[in-house]
Amino acid sequence: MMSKKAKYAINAMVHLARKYGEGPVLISEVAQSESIPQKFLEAILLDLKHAGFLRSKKGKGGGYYLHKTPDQINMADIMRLMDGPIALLPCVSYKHYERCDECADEKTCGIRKVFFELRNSTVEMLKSATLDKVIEAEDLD
Amino acid sequence: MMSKKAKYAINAMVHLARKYGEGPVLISEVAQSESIPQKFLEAILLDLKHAGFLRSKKGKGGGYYLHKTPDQINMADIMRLMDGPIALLPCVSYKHYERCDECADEKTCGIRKVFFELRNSTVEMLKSATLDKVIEAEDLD
DNA sequence: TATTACTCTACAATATCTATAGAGTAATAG
DNA sequence: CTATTACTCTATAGATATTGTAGAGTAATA
Repeated sequence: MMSKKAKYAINAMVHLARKYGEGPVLISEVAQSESIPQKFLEAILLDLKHAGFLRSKKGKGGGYYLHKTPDQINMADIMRLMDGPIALLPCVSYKHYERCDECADEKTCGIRKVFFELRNSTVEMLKSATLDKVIEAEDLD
Repeated sequence: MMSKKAKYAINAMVHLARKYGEGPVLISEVAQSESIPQKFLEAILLDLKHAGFLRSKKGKGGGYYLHKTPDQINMADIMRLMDGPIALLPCVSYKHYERCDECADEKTCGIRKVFFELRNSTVEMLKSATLDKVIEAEDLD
């Protein structure tokens, strides 16, 4: 299961993607619409901003808005930022690689092969799920 | 990432699958070979036994052994038992389903669709990774 | 019947997750 | 200019999960 933080981040990003091009959106609006504790959301939005996905505008009429177009941000990006590796085992993670103590030879480890393939397939699916595609999918029943 | 408990469980089960048909295997042997703290392993093996994957024999010459054939036990079984749902969101979990607070209509939720498909694809891959297939894969470089 | 080895309960030290509080800073409108 | 609005940052804290340990007890076997 992903953390609530990651789920909140996805909800917030989809919300901002729906309002893409309409200027800054208030934190309070996102928090209310998406049922996210406001203070928690503030921290999440900051992370997303620091990662380059969002920009913010201060003062009256301020708020957060997407820094990239909705087709340039995907679920893998957001999840990695919030929860870390998508891989289920450290030995098949690209960014957070770590060797297994008990593993004599990685090249012939049957377990590793399974979770390596799974990681690749998962990342592929999550990368193809961009914000615009997620919103598009909302139309269909 | 899966928990260490789940990884330990998989390592232990693969170990026992390699010795399938050779009678009970000592906990201490599994613990040493797979670098698992013995007391922790005992709890894991008990869980696997209660779930029907293993049987044990007490007394001298005792130990644990597979209750099913290696092709009848897969990674999804083990991971579900140790870490719970494979789904990344509660709203796409079969066994541990839970509705999202912020979601107006599940049928049209774009996020849910993404993670529903991901869950299905993941479960399929993990189910096809049976203990015998994992061991088979060890031979190939 | 002694030995071996599994079984169970309780506990504890981290670590992570979720959420809140509050002070501070920057930009904007008027 | 200045009050207002809204973002920014640090600290904290309770709850929960993870990882691992201790030790007493029970059952089966040679």
